[in-house]
Amino acid sequence: MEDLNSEQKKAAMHLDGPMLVLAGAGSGKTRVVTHRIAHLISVGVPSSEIIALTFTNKAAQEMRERIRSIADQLVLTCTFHSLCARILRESIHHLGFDRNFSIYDQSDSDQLIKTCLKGLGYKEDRAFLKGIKQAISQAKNDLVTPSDLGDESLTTADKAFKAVYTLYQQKLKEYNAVDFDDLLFLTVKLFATNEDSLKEYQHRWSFILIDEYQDTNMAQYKLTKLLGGKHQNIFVVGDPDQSIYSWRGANIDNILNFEKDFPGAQVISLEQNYRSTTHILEGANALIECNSERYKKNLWSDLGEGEKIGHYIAPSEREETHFVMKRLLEHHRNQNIPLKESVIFYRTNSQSRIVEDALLKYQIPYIIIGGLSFYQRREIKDILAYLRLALSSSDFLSFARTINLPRRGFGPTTLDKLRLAAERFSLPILDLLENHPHEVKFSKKQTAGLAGYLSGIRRLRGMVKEKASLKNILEAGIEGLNYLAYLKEDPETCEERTENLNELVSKSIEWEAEHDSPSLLGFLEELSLKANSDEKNLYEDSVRLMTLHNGKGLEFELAFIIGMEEDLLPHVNCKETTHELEEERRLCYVGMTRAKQKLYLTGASSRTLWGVPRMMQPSRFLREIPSHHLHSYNLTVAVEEENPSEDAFHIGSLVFHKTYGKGTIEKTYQTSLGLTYDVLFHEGNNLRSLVAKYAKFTPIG
DNA sequence: CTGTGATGTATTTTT
DNA sequence: TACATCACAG
Repeated sequence: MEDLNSEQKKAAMHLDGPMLVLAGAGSGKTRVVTHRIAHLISVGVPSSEIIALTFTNKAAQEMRERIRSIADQLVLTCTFHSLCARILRESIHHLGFDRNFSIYDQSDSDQLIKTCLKGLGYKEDRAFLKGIKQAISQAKNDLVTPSDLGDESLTTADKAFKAVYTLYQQKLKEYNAVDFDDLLFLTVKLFATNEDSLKEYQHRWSFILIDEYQDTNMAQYKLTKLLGGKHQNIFVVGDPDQSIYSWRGANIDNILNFEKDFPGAQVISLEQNYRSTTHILEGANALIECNSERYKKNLWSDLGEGEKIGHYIAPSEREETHFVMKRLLEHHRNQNIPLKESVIFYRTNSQSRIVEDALLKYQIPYIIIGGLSFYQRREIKDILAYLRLALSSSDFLSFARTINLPRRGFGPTTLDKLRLAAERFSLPILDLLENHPHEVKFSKKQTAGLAGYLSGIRRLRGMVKEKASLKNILEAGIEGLNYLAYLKEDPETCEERTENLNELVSKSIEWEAEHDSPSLLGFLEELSLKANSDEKNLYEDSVRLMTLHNGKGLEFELAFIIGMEEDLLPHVNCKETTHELEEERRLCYVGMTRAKQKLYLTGASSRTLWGVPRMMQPSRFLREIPSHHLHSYNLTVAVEEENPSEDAFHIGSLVFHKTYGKGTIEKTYQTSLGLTYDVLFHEGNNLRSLVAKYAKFTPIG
């Protein structure tokens, strides 16, 4: 407690009743939360009665560690989603589900929505699917069921939506599965309809702490109210300026209305920033002050002026990343900034590619945080789907995913037939196949394949019953599916995928060792909810690459935000309303406030998007930062274009081009995009102007 | 049912 | 660019 300032101390010493801590970026909110928990324990609150909810699994894990180190106690720290999964495993039978339900992730539920669309005779138009998907998610976040939508006065589009939503929910139930949004939705439903359950859980956790409260949605808010309804010991921490998930249903009003929702709530503001030097902090403050929908606050720091914010607009994205590499290496070598204390932020995942190219070229080690996760890889999802079937025989989606791996002759037609048959008998798909195998006619190949497939599942069931080790179960799953044979079909990827499966097996061994009563169910659950992070590399000294969204809650000595251009940041799809635009500004603010010592904001004036070069305008956010906080770099960086095609050709050279074929260089000259050639292609005497760095020529002769 | 190649269209952010 | 879907032939 000695190290806390007076406001932090006041928050950390708070005992009971609702409290809201408005914690600006870098104001030490995690310390406040952990210290408060330690304090509660020190005055005699049993650690089992405390629960801390975080936004990501990683944050949960970190907080758990910190609490353990200062209070020497284990406290339940988890995300809302995993809390709900835990509650539902215990109590979902009240809602008519089986406790062995599967948890469908985003791509699983995409798949299911697609089949629903098809089943209802809608075209599987991508935009339509996306719209429906979001609408369903939003409905669930707002606790709206299909029947709440009413019947009368619905537009055609609303009717379509209602039909899909209804069918989707029905399928989930049939398949004994829930999606991410259902975890929250069903838990609220459980508490709202079953008072005994509610009482039980209210009793279990009498102190609730919630981090990143500005990013909670309606369902999470309801859950908070229900769970804390009796004791009212709700302690929430957040910063409205860092609300960046409204597109996912987060409702900034939850934090703004906290005092109204929880009468008698105390409010504490933390305004001293312990992270950034003042050029960085004041630059960020100036930016966020451009938001109109905002509570004023004054974040300050006494860490000294520090360096100005570096600013560079490159001619192209290539030069932009080279600039980043140069600066990165300079800070690393001259100021001893460890690579792992350096981060490169971007708005969209697709931007990571060009950065990776540059890092590889400069041989700088890096880790991408977020992005395509290990558990979303095809081979991992395939095996996990097969294992799910050992626990739940209704999970048709997992059945459809795995029955034809490797090819067993089960195509779309057969799957449709099976689905209809299962519906007709109202039987779980596996029960149908086991008990009424003659309801559907199979070819010889299908019959043989199916027998092997089913016996594999029976074997898995037996192993689960006998509490075999996870490692053995996983290996039996891989074998039962004859999966390695399938992988061998593609020699290109076979090795890597096999390697990934081995890693999954090692992970299961670790997991088993870490848990008191390990079960396949628990293992699968954790993997479904854990979208991200290969934690194993986090101690490595390597540069971190991530989207701005992924940067929340982190800090780095050195930070770059690249792609500071109109239509990228702010993103082109987020410029329609002030609301969206202000969220983009908050996103930029979150990125800027991650930096402790040095921050760079970079952009490019031309960039290749979707394979087409395009001119870009500097982001308006750059103009909103007062120039005395900025240090602009001009073209001080020598551009090393190592593209061999550049100036490799002279007038008269013979070249080959992928699209146009053979040609002769007629003229070379400079344009705003760099070196340009006029080439006369032989076929059809076709004269074209091509920019050297985009056109790919190969020399002939 | 399966494999191939053509075609068209999209990249916002994630528990 | 790059991926997913579609049409078609075997």
